[in-house]
Amino acid sequence: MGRKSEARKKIIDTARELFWKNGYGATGVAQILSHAGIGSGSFYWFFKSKEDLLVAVLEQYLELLDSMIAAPAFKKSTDPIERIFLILEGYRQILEEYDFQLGCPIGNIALELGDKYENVREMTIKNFENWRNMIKKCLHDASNSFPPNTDFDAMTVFILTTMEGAMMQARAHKDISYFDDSIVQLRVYFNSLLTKKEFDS
Amino acid sequence: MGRKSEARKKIIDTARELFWKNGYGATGVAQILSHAGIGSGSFYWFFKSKEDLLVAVLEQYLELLDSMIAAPAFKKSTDPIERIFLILEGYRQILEEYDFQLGCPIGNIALELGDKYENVREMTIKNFENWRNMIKKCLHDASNSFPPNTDFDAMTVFILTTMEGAMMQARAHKDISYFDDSIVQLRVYFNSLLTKKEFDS
DNA sequence: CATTTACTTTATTGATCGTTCAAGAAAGGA
DNA sequence: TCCTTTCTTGAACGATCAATAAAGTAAATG
Repeated sequence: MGRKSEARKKIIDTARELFWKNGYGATGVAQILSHAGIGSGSFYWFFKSKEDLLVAVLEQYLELLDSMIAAPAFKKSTDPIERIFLILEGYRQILEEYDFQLGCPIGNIALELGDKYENVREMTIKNFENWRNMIKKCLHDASNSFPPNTDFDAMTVFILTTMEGAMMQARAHKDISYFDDSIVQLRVYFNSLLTKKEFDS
Repeated sequence: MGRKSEARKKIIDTARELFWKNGYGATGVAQILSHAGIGSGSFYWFFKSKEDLLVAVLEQYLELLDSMIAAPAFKKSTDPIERIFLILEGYRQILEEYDFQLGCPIGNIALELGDKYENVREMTIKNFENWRNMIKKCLHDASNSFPPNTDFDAMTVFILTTMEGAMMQARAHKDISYFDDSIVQLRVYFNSLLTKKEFDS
């Protein structure tokens, strides 16, 4: 590899791809290295363990959220509520584009590893927080469309809940309608709050 | 083991427990057998592979749903909508009782294995269908509390979506409030439909 | 009693797991 | 030029993986 450590990045990128598609446990270090064209000696120069690599992958996801998820959605609309549903549509596209082989990479790790490694769990929490902050900003921008007593934190949790549950079912059934049905019901939930505001004001 | 195959059941029970707590991939056949006190020769007499065992475990979950999930909830109330939320409370108890180490066993498998084994995917689908049928019956019993155009199938999917997403987040954070927040929002969703009915009638 | 069927026991297979190690190559600074 | 730092190479390690083979036991069947 090149003289200023493209190798480390190459390993992370390859691992991210394979962890996402096949899971952490099912992806061997040897498999990552053969895909990346790098020897095991180099790997353990950059990372002290496979677990350490997973943490690096999860750190990268923190940085990727804006460019890969938020920016594409925000470009399509300026309306804060519409932006939320455009973000969800981005995940819908992932399901369809990769024929339901890919879900939410964070959710996958969260369920697979649980609390087996504390530093991994910390990173999944940070990723969830990062995601929810993205949503919370949108809700804040639309805060005067909602009743004054609205619990925006709980709402944000509920949106992530819907996304994760919707992706899980669509993936299991290999049928996008399970995703779409869930999102439609989330719209129902939203609309009930928005119209309630109209009554009050 | 005894003369009429308690061994097979012992293996399934042990595997169910370990798969649930540690996942399918992270649970070794040898680990299952040492917990069950059974040799590998016996194992491969009853099952042709580890994958085959997983299918048997998922078959058992189909039978266990009534006695472990539905019955305890239905005993506490006869109101169909309250029963739905009592079922969700049952999962809440699992989270707390086992200190967030256990989630939804079907959801775990669905995300871990994806579509790696077709017969496993078929069984997870059957389990999801089984679960949704339990909910759908409740909704049917309360059908005249909802507006006439209500999409009960989509509603049912949405309830499972909420359960899965809520458990995932609570488990990742080791904090029950993520579960509770999601359920409260599901109540908001329900109430908006129920009150809408009142307006219409 | 003889034979078959049902199941157990344990040793062992080859593959793959994550990880280590000793040796060296390439570049920079002195 | 020589030394140091940075990174690469590839073989090897012991452990564990799912799965098999072969021999043996016990009950049922005829």
